[in-house]
Amino acid sequence: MTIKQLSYFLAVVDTGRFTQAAALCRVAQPTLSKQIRTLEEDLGETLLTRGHDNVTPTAAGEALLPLARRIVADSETARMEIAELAGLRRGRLRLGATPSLCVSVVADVLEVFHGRYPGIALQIAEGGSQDLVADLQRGQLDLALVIDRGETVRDLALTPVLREELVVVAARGRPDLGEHIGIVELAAHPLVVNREGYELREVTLAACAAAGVTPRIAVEGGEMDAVLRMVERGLGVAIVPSLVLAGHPTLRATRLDESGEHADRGWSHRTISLAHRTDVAPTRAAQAFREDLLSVLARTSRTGHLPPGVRYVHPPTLTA
Amino acid sequence: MTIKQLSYFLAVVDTGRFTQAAALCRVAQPTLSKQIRTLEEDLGETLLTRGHDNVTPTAAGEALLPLARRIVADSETARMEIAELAGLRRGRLRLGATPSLCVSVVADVLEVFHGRYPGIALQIAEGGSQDLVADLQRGQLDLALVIDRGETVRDLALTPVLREELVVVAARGRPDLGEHIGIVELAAHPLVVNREGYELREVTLAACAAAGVTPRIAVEGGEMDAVLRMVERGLGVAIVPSLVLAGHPTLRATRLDESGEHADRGWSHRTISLAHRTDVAPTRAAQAFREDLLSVLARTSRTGHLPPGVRYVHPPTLTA
DNA sequence: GGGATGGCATAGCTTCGAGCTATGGCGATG
DNA sequence: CATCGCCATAGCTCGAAGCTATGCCATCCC
Repeated sequence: MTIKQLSYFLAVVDTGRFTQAAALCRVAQPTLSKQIRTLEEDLGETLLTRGHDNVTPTAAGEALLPLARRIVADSETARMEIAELAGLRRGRLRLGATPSLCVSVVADVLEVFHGRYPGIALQIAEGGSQDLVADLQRGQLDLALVIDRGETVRDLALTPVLREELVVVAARGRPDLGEHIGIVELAAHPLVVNREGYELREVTLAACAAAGVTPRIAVEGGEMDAVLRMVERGLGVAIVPSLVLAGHPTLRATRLDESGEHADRGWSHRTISLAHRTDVAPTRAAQAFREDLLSVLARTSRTGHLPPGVRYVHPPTLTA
Repeated sequence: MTIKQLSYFLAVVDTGRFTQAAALCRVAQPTLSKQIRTLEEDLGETLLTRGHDNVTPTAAGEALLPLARRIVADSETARMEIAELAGLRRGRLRLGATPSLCVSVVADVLEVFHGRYPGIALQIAEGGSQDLVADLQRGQLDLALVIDRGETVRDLALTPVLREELVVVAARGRPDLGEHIGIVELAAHPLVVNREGYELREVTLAACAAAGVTPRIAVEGGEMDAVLRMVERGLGVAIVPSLVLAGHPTLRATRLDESGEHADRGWSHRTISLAHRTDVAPTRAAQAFREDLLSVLARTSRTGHLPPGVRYVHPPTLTA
């Protein structure tokens, strides 16, 4: 008998459906079915009568119900009590992240974090890396996920966590750019670039300059979402992290050619690091978030659920 | 967080020692240490301060303590409640077994069974297989572990569970019988045999008769333990199941040669079966014991903790 | 009536972790 | 100073919890 099995059991009783219960517990339906069966075998009694369109507890199930509820509630209470002692019952976490991360990874992690520490108020600052770094240094953020160009930043410690790929996006209806495209050919198309403050903007312009081409800028300025919408309307193409493609099915990605170089080390890939100040001790909430972030990323990476073009960077303690 | 981890935690707090707690929980000490550590990582706080000669809970540990106690207690209560519904709270189990099994396998299973269903009164009948079969048929036993010679017995169903080997035992100081011995050479030594009612006695005498030799019987009669003691005192040698050797370090075993035959199929090996009546429905307690027996045997067999000379016979549903 | 749909069970596989043994470090103790 | 008791670490095995894919059986709807 495990607490997890009991919570699965409660979910089935409450929803009256294995399928819905599985969704509620965020596991696959066969997983939940098997766990319930294991619980039944452990206790030596069937707990649920499986009807074709409803599931109801048996007498043994009814007997188990109140105790299961109390056990599950107690386990959550225990977590809360300890969190409270650690200062995680009340508190605030100010997190900065780039737009590409906010819509994907950050949302997942925050869901876990908030489930664990519902009393922590969450403040998300979405913005370009340079802005986020400045906010960190001014003490307006506790943690930030920023682009790590390998430079040391005053008073900040950076821990690499993800490596993402930049791609060229174009609307689906537009002329096809093929599988790969070089920076020179790219200059033939009108470009949409972010406002200042985005690393992306600097990288794009620097790459053009390095290749000796002058980009034709169709639209300039705006946040990530705005850029994507303009690309969708066919105003031009843009260089964006492949992460943002999720949720934009009408966009088509083309990988960037960096001829003559190790593409993986060049400007078409970049490292996302978790940054925090070194001159002040991190809050307990920030520590907890960091742990949750790493464990969620490790898990997502293992199960192959990371978006295409993104790789998890194992923390040095694990790769060593 | 699992219930098991919490019970480990409680054991450590109550004993003040990891080592003692591990013994209490019947697990190895590193296993317990690691589980506690896992629990601490899960909760994000250390729960115990490890002193060199004492272990005390931290503030977080103190906070967890009452809830952990309640969770563990509730899980046991839940088991009890369901057992009560199933009629396993009060009741009686009358179990018969051969002496060789009583001192080994049966004790292990009964420990598990009694831990689960403390309200079931246990009555053990120790005796020869023929007596046990008769007791079963007369309704004086619910279950019995008997020797299965492959014959069908009226009103009884037999499920093979173990296959054990017969060996010749002699006192350590006596002349060495070597690694193997045939029945003819054996007849040169004075023999100690059980009283009537033991399959063992019949098998021994029948084997001698089949080989055309007349055994020299030094002592006749008595239960298994008495026979072993006489052998230990050097009164003679005896043919016994290898199971009974555990706990008698002064005895030396010699395997039996059955020349010209598949030894494994001959009289030097025998099958232990679980027997119950077919003309009356088994009690709920008997069903539960049967399940516990099979699972304990399967587990013991897997972990290689079966005594030498004994093999687990997989139930047909699992081998098929 | 016959497909479509929803719902649970089964099969086969992968991976994590709970268990073990063996060993190391480190105070306390004689 | 050597020994002992106690906990941690390392390395391993294997059970089981998770997944996907598929099957079976009802019900529902055309």
